Amino acid sequence: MPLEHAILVSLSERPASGYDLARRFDASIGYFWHASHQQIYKVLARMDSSGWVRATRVAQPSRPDKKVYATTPAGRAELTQWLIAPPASEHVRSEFTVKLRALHLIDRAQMLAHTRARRQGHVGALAEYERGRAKAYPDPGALAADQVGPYLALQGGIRLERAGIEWCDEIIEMLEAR
Amino acid sequence: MPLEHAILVSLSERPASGYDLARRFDASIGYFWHASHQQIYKVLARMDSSGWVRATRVAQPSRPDKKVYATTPAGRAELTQWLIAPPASEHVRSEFTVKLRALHLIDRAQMLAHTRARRQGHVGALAEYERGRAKAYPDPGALAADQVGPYLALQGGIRLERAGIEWCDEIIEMLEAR
DNA sequence: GGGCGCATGTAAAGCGTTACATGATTGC
DNA sequence: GCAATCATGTAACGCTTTACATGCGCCC
Repeated sequence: MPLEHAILVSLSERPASGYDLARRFDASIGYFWHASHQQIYKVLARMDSSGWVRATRVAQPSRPDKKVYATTPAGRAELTQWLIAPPASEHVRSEFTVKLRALHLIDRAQMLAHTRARRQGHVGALAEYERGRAKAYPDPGALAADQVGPYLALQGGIRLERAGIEWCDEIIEMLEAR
Repeated sequence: MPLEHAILVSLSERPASGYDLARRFDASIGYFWHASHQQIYKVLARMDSSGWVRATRVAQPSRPDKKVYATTPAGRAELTQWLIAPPASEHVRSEFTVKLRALHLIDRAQMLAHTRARRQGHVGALAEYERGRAKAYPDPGALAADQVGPYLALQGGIRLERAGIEWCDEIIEMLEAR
């Protein structure tokens, strides 16, 4: 279910086509909830038929037509309901950590390589988040009411990446120590 | 695919029945990869038929029989292959963060309640991890070769929970500030 | 001419959750 | 008597991924 609701959140910020949403789900909202375009189109069709969103076909010069979706009152009511409900507890699913746990079954050098690659991923994500933060919230002391949520969400991402980097450093240090 | 491999890792530590595995997936290995008993039984049956594991029926006094699974050479070969392959990059999926992002659509008090509940979850998990660490690794300076991986995995969990708590505190502070 | 971006989908297969189902023993 | 623990599954449904499919316009 949460994909529907993540889409409702995104559309309530600004109406969008499936394609636009797919790009948002590669960034911003996508930092916390990933979805492919195939999934998005399917869910959008379902939401349209259940009346949570409504599509308007928009013709564009020198570009394919697009269907721009916006939330309906029913969709906004549904979203409010969902927002009030306590979020389900989240399970971590980390392939990396499963491999780390099995360290004694492989070469340390191999695990070191995995860890360095992971660290680089964290560093890249952190840089992206920090660029986004600097651009969108130059003065975190003075946030508009509708910026507080997105700002705090981004802060969560930043904290996560930093903790990830520190953990990688701990692993690298221990694996290099012999 | 990773569930098969997580099971192979767990079985390579110690043979187990489906039931035992389900309990391990509620703790230890389950901290990084969650699975229900239904899933485990299904996957175990598939792995048996593809020759990665082999079951031995064990009779028990005053308890139902159990099927104890152990890895086969083919299973260990498959696992090694998988361990060497670079782990897929992990997407975060956080219902909580989607809700946080939509903060402007709900009551701040509601979001505060969600955040406090989440904080409590982190505190509980952290306590569990730290108990486990104190018990299993009283002297982290002197770890046996096969303890390094599990120790570092646990450290990752501890770091994650700590970062989660700090983030919740940041959210709570900002939401209370008006 | 080739590749990328825009734009929308279908199909198949696998993964995961929820509900259902059974039955013995142990402890309160 | 009732609940919990041990033990193993099936069935239905929904979610997710991967592959396939199409077609126009722009830029190099």
